[in-house]
Amino acid sequence: MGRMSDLNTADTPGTDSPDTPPHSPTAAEDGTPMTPSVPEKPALEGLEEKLSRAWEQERLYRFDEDAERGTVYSIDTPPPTASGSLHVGHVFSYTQTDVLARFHRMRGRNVFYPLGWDDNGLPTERRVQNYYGVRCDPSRPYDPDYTPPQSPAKNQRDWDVISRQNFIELCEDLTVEDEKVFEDLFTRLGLSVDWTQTYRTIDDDSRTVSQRAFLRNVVSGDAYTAMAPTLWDVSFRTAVAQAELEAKERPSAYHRYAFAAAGGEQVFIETTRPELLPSCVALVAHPDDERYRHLVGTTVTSPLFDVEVEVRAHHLADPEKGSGIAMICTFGDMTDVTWWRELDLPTRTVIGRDGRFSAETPEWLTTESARANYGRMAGLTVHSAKETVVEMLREQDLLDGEPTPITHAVHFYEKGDKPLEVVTSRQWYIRNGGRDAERRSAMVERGREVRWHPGFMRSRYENWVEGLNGDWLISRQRFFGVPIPVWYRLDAQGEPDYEAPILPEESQLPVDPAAQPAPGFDESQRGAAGGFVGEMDVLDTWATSSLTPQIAGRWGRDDTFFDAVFPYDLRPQGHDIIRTWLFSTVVRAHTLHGSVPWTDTALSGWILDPDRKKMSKSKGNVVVPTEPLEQFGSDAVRYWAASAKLGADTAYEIAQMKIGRRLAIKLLNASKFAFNLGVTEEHIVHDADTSAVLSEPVDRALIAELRDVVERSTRSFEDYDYARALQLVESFFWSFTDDYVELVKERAYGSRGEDAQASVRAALATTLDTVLRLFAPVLPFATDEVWRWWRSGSVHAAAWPAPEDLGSVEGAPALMSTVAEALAGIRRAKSEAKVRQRTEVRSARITAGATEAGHLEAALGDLLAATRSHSLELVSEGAAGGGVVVSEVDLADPEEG
RNA sequence: GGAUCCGUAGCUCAGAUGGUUAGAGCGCUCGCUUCACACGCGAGAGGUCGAUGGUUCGAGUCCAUUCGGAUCCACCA
Repeated sequence: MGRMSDLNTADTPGTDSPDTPPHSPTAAEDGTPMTPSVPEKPALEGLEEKLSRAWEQERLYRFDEDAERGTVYSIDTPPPTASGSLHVGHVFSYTQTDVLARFHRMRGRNVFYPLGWDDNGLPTERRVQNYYGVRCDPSRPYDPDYTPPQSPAKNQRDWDVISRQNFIELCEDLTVEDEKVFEDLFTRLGLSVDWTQTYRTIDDDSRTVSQRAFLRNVVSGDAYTAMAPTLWDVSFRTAVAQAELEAKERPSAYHRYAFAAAGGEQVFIETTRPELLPSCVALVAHPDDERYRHLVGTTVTSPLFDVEVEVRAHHLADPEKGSGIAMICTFGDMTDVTWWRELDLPTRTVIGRDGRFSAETPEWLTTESARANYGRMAGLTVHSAKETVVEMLREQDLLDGEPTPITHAVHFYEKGDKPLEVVTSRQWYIRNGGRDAERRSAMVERGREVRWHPGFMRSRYENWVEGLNGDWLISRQRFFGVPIPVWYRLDAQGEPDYEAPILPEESQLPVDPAAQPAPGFDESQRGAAGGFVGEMDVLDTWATSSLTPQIAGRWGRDDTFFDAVFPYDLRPQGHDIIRTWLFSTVVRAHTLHGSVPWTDTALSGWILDPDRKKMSKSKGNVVVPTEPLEQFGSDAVRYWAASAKLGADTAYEIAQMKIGRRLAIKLLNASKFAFNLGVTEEHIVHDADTSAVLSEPVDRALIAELRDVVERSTRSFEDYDYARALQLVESFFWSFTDDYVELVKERAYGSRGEDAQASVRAALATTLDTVLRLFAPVLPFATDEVWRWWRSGSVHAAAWPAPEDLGSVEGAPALMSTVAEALAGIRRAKSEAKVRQRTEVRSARITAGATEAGHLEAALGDLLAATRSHSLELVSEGAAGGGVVVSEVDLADPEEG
């Protein structure tokens, strides 16, 4: 109730700036109400440009940095990938967030609505490389005077090789243009983002936050380094995390061949990866499997490679799969890793980080034929090695039958195009519950502290957390990204000590250990025995993205600021990245702050094309978002987005945008009509109960209904159900224009005297005032356009309407609908007679229940005028209920009308 | 295999805590220059709420089973 009303009285330069449109109201400096100034022909065209400029000038969406926590509503906005392409999905989900932001702003909250850019990661790395023709070598020293080539060299070998810092600077230069395109789109869309609160995930501040968080995690034991088998992408030559996996269906085949057991027994195994035979370390069968029980504890010898391996028992061995006994290799998949770990098996690595079989023949192959056989596959890719092994098995008649083709799921890195291998390497991890039940249940608990919109999305989170099979792998063997800020001491033999990494002081951040010496060392000691080496790996992008609340909130730079916004009120995002962005953010907040990062999260749905297929670039069905914005206007597109509930995958619907456009235009026209009837700001009724002006029952009924709409739409908004709120306001508004306005037109023209006219004006002014504010979050342009015709300031600085503002109007909420039924009855008679609605009615009978008849009686004057009736006979039949029946309509001759 | 969501008029969707003849918009049909709007206005037709059982005085709404669609996770022997 007026919590923000002081904001719209002063300091609004828009009204008298040079950009003021000709029809802008003439602001009265002394605060007296102004005469509405309405254009001849209201239109949506041009509103976006005009109003977004006004909002910027008026600094409407600036976050008040001195605000107290209690008044703040902070949003952990997703940073778009700067080098990514625009998609209607952006328009869709960002609008949904903006609608919520606008609601809370009008509710009096000081909204912190920043927007950052995600320019840290592979997409940017690739784009910068190709655009400039450069490559990053982190060991290069920084060259402050470096300028990239005019055009990239044709041959990649001729590309400039530059330091990480130089690479980061190029990235910052290049993404400026990309970001501009996004900013233009978002501005045009009417996002009420505070554009002074921006960041980039690769800038100094973000790197500092990312490194600080990492260091704190190291100190607390939440981050650690370990040598372990990890999933590895052979094209990108980096380790990848569980969250980045994608299972793809691939054709494959079971190959059946036998190991030789004692006494000449043949033990057949079936495998889709025969090429791993030289790395076999054991066979495994289920302990209860009768077929193999006698073999457990004995050894068998591998075909082709003559390696003696043990037969072991393990409950994970599935008697149903293949022959029921499996070959354990180093490493065919993560199950191999489990067996290797739990059965304490030897390591026999044959596949290198480049995805090829090692060129040297492994020392555990001892027989001459084994070494010869391996020689044929040395240096080959996995694919070729498989062909070679199968060939050799065939040549020596070791293959039992032909390979059986199957289709099975294979793990890929989501950005990669070759199956992942498992290689052993030293990596950094963050404890996320993947190896620790206590942490896991803590993470589930955190998930329950957050309110999910819609609620069922939480089960995806829990599903993911409960299915984790290892800690979060955060190191990447890439060149571009946030460096892992550690160094390692070299002992006298020049071997690094990974157990006690050298950490920088937080005040030194950001650091690049590849280019800067470790604290206490000199650059000349790099790589020397007794000296140090810098960590060369970078952090996974999610390790930085998981800190968007800390980055935008200036954690470590401005604690007062951070405390004012953290934990955030809202995390909006897509439901596809619950396992990555959402979960990792929860993990970081838990380890760094011992709290959830936000109290609520809103999950937007996907955009599907009209055939209900997911829109994606590869399918070529992506709609460029500027098209609908130009064609229908921003409010129309926003209406489409705001009509969809959170979490609901939604079709790209032009029809829905047309409806939104119609609504926005109607709002302009209906408002214009009211103002042309002499409605001004002065007519607004602030308490319908005590208002003597509001004398007509019909008018009071309208306000009573409006009050109900305010109440219910507010409740829906509080519950993050903006779609329902919109629907409530919209249906009220259409019945307002179609029935109420039609009903009171004549009275508004003054046909029934000044008091009756004043009552309409009060109802119209009050309704308009309220409805504009109710629509403002969804239709920011049309509503503010109208607002500026008759009020000072912006509707977006006005307070959200409260039911109390309208008083507790007693009376008949059903009156309006009863009258509308009677109105429709007469209209129907005219329609059926195929005459114009202006045709006069000599007489008609309206039958209704007692209560309804009373309502009609109260509205009779308006009803007569609106239907152009000479006389209406009201018949009360029954107590209440029952429909309103219009009969015996006697229409005048058309000539009379 | 585990989990989640969805299945309501030709289309896109609403239908809190189960309660009188199931709603909206679009589309369709018919009509109308009615002094805000033809980017308009009025009227009409159109649904046994995927199916089958059950709970209940009463179910689109709750339970079970089942069919269909979608998504997430797991699944490389």
